Amino acid sequence: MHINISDSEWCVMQTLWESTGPLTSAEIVARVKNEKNRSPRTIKTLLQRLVVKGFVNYKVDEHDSRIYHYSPKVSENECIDKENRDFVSLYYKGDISEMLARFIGDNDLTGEQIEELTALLNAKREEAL
Amino acid sequence: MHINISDSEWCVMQTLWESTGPLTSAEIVARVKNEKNRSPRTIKTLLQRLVVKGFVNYKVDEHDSRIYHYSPKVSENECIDKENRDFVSLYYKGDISEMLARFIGDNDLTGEQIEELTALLNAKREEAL
DNA sequence: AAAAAATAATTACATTTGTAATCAAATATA
DNA sequence: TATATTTGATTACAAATGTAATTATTTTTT
Repeated sequence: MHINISDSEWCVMQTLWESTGPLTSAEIVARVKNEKNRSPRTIKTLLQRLVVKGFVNYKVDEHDSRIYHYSPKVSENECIDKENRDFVSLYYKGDISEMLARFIGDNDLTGEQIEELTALLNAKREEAL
Repeated sequence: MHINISDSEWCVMQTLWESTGPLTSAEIVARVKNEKNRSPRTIKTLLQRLVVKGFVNYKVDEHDSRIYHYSPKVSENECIDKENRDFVSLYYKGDISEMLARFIGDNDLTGEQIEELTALLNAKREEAL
């Protein structure tokens, strides 16, 4: 089968990626963005599963052997890349340009954002020559 | 709970959306893009579930009461909109611009695609004034 | 009319996911 | 030292998902 980070698990990864160093489970529970009001037990289960799935590492605390210090084993970049590919593949048959056009057409963008994206496209244009 | 079109079910919806008129289950089985080699039974189960979930309608054939003519009950547009929102929300904390920047930066685009997207952004710029 | 074929409905079943409680072991506290 | 607390490990359980077989019913064919 194809091991994957589930949507709920993603929030835990987010917390780990946002941290500069390893975090204990208590710290993770405290920091996880939890608008769905999950119980601390639930967050810990998600963390456990991420360890089992191989997306998270831990080191046992030197003084208190009960306490683990967790850190991500995979980079946010590679994970987002994968999600991006899956998304475009399923919903846009792999046509990135169509997807981009749709998002640009459907959403409000600030002037600043428009300039930034235009600049990016200009860079692409140069690069394509 | 929150009724949703699953990834596998999405392929069936795709087939229905691509068709100009209603399709029988046999036609759907024949047309579904099936790179995962699902059995016809599986496709039919997915179709059934879409009916139960309320995403697909059917009309019984006038001559053969066993044959149903299926059609989508929801538009591709609204469904993609929903998936788009969920995607940006989960993986980009709702920041569409960041998502767009990432996709533009990470992927190859043809000159034509670049021009098209630039034109879209220009239209946005006008509109923002 | 009986048999064969087709088709939707029902049932099956393992895996994943969301959500959490209980258990066991280690540490801190009384 | 006995007890309370903390924390990871294990177990629980319903719903969703992927995948498919079996059943029942209706036509078609012989």
